[in-house]
Amino acid sequence: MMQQVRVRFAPSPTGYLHVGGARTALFNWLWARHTNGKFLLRIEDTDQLRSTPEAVEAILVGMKWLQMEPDEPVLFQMTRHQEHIDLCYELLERGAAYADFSDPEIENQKREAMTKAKLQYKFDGSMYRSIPISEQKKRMENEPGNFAIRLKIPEGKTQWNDIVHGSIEINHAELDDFVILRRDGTPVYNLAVVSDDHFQQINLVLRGDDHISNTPKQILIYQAMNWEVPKFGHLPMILGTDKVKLSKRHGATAVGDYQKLGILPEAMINFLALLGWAPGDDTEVMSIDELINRFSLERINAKAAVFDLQKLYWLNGQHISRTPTKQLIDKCGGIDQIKETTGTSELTVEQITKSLELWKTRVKTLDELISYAQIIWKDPLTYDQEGLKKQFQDPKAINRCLALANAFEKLETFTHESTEAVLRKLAEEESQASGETIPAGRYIHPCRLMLTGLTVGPGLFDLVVAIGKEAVVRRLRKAQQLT
RNA sequence: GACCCCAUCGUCUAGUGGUUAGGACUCGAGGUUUUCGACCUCGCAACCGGGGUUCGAAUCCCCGUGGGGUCGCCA
Repeated sequence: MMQQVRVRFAPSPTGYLHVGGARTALFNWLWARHTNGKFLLRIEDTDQLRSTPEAVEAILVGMKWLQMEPDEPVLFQMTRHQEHIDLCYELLERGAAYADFSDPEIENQKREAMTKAKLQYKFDGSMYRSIPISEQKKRMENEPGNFAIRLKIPEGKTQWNDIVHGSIEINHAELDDFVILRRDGTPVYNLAVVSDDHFQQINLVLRGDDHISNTPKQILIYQAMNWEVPKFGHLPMILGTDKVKLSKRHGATAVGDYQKLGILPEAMINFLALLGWAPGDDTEVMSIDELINRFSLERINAKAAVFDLQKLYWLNGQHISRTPTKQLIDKCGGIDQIKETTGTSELTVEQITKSLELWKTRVKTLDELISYAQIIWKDPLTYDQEGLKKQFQDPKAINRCLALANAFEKLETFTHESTEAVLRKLAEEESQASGETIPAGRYIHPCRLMLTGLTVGPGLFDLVVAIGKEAVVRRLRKAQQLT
């Protein structure tokens, strides 16, 4: 019987939920869901200076938007502050750590000097490492606040089988006896992480590549405590188009930005999942359930991936077309929200639904969907200049629009069929009267332009019905002003 | 600089010793005579370089090169 998977996402609340962080969270979440395990959220707020409640909120909101809710209460790292401190002393008690009374100022100077001289700085703890514990404790009592605690790095090397990279081996000669408890009595990140991961019984740590160098240090703490070492997997970075780690200057990096841009959470998830993972066949557009089903650790890529906005938009368009219109309305904030932002309080739910229905297969974002749907509800203020030139080059186009307006006005039943019949009849009559063939397009294109101001869009007769007789007639008659 | 990680079309990727190196985004060309940024069809475009191993290498090994990450009493 395999033990239940327990994974976590552990961001520090110092900004917004970054897409890189979201991707890390997603992989953990997908794996937990896939294996029926537990996904936990831990807020690493030990940096009191940089941590803010707003950032905590932003992370929570972002996670919720992406539907990645933790299975257990959120753990704030600071609440285990005392346990972290206790762990440092326990390590000291066990002889795995020692008190360092050296002057940090002097050590800093040494380091700076050596880096300047292009030499490798390493803390030399030889004068403290082997002092008997009882003596160390005596001196600690006598000189409170004058020591830090460092982990004693043993001889040898540390090796682990990384879930994504395979075997990684670090020689201990590369490590120095790192501080676990500062002189001000506060524990350091690498120690707190181990303490909390052990406390939360995390058995798989999936995190960013940038933590590879922390891993041997953390494993050494587990080993010193005789704790079971979790599995580790290090996810590659997400890069900007210039192949440099994605950052603010590449544009939107907070998941909230994409929400504002009209991206669907399921599209964002789908996109993020495809950044560093692929199902193995040619499937690309996947629902969340499908993703959960197919996700596997073995197929995670080791190579950093470039964040390609184009593909996100394409995927978003795919998801929008597949989402039932009713749900799309909810995603836009509901009917009332839509009415308010577009100033169309008089519309019925059916009218709104119908309009979105017509546009949803040809837009890339929710914002686009609303602004195109609006064209149905409101008379156009501007007209596509190129289109105007092309469609109204023939002066007869104006008359065609007016004739169409008159014919539509007389219709009792205003449907796709009836309007199409009327239009085609007009084209035919004109053909006979003039002796040349007038294709229906000569009516259709100018008509579309007058109705929507655009040269693109859904089929004309669907549009005509959605706009409604009265508005159609009114918009068509504006062709008079084109002369 | 040291250590670690990475390397297939511009981008996301499939490929685990024998493939015309496949798909997707983008881009281009056609088609759809009701348009289009939608849809359909087609097309452009890649194994970083050099050595091995092997009958045979994108795939395995080594060396380069390039990119990235980490070197804090930050997280």
